[in-house]
Amino acid sequence: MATVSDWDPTPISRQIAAVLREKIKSGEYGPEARLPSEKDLVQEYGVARETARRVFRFLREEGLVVTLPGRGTFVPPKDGV
Amino acid sequence: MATVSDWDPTPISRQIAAVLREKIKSGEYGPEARLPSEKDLVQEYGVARETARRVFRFLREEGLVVTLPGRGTFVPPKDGV
DNA sequence: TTTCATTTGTCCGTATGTATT
DNA sequence: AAATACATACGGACAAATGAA
Repeated sequence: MATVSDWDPTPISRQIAAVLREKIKSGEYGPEARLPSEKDLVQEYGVARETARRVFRFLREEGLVVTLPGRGTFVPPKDGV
Repeated sequence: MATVSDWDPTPISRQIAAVLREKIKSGEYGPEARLPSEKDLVQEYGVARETARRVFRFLREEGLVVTLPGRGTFVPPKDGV
């Protein structure tokens, strides 16, 4: 199971992305679910907002999530809705 | 054909504006026709009034429509009436 | 004239992501 | 990394304009 550790040389943003990736793939968020906001990640992991943004950027590039300005970041539905 | 999708990263207000823009340009509303009210858009698309107002603001900026307080938003006539 | 419904105008606050410095 | 401004979106409240009953 992916975890976040200060002693892991892996960039924190990658570590957090790994955690969310697992939650998404395990179905913990389900389709169309909204993920934590950038602010949530900032508070939960004690990172900068930049770092939180990078996390979502990674997941977006994998097609795992979709970010909607002014709304949040979501797990997209299977096909086109 | 322009459509509105929750999963399109394009702002909803822009998406709805695109739909109305097509209807106007295709002549579906004809000159001097009244477009749906802000309230209509709110109900039809399930958006906030803020969003509906933004839609018309975009179309006004393009000169495609004219908004009259207390009356509605209209497709302007060809020449000055 | 008065009343009422409809419609747009304006302001408030909150939340979220974007972009720049 | 932090601050700032900006764009988008939702919800509520009240005002003003219009037109019909």
